[in-house]
Amino acid sequence: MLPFFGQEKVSVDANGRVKLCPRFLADFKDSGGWDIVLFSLPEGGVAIYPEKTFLRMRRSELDEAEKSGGSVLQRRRLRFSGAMTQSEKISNQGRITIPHFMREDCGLAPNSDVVMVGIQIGIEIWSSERWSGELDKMRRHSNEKGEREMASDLMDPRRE
Amino acid sequence: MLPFFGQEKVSVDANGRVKLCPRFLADFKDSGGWDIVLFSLPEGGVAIYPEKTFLRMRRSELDEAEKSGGSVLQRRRLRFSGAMTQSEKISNQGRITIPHFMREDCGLAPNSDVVMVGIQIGIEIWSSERWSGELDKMRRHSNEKGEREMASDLMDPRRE
DNA sequence: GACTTAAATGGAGTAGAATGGATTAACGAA
DNA sequence: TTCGTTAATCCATTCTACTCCATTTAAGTC
Repeated sequence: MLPFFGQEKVSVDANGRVKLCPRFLADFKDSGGWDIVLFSLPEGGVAIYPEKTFLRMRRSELDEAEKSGGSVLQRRRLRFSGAMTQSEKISNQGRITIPHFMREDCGLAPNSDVVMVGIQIGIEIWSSERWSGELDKMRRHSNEKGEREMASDLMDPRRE
Repeated sequence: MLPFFGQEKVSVDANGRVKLCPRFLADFKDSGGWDIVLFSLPEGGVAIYPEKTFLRMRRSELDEAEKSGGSVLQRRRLRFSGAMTQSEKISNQGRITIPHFMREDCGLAPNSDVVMVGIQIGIEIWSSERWSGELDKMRRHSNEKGEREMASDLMDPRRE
């Protein structure tokens, strides 16, 4: 079974928690357990990675930081990835509590409908409205790219 | 669990003290105890590091300074970081008193709302207004970068 | 040097929210 | 139809944040 694929509609409960569907729950279990990392995406959703995956992704960033703590640029990097990230644990009942600041940033209010999207290395949570916006954007981009590829193919008879 | 991540809204009490949220408190405990170092950042907030972390960051600077203590530049550096830095202790109730000059420099008035930001090696305290300014800056940058990536993907049919 | 006043510090109590668990209802499969 | 699994609601316990108060410390004045 391919891990972290597909979509699910779920809803945020009154206390700002979401319940994982059994499939994603199993995927997390296979990827190292209940320790996860949430990341507030600039494009509008929350990404959830297994902790192991996250650590692999940002290896070595820290060592550098402690050496050059005096640099403003280095501090900015630490500040922004630190601010947008939070580690969590999947509860015994398969629930994840979304941190307050992410609820606000990403429109994931209590009692609202959201979409869980498998992204192969983890999942993402989007508010329903923002998700359809994002889908539109990706479809338009993909169509546009297709058009351009066709046009470019016409221009160059030798290709392919 | 990863230490010093995420954001929290807190408020400065009438006497210029802030209370750490339980998460950050635990992070400090794990990083060596209640001894901390405050540093007034030139970009507008107050950084709080565990003492051990701070010492590690400053070690090289100190060694250098003791070798060339006669240099004017070196004295200036020491003077500046000395002036902007103060060591403190987290109280039994998890509170930190912000030194007067930092309150003024960073807009952290008594009874005002502030944000505590995890920066992976410690935390930072920002006044709410300044923090949202900083966030805006980052979001605009990130959006701009995203747009350019999409545009560049359209321009080059071979990519991906 | 002593007294008065102000400020800082440490602590406790309470209202509210978050957390974890349990129960019940609904859906799907055998 | 029945059993098993999943989802949603509800409740109780725990924890946390906020406010208020008491004690100590410092500073200024007579």
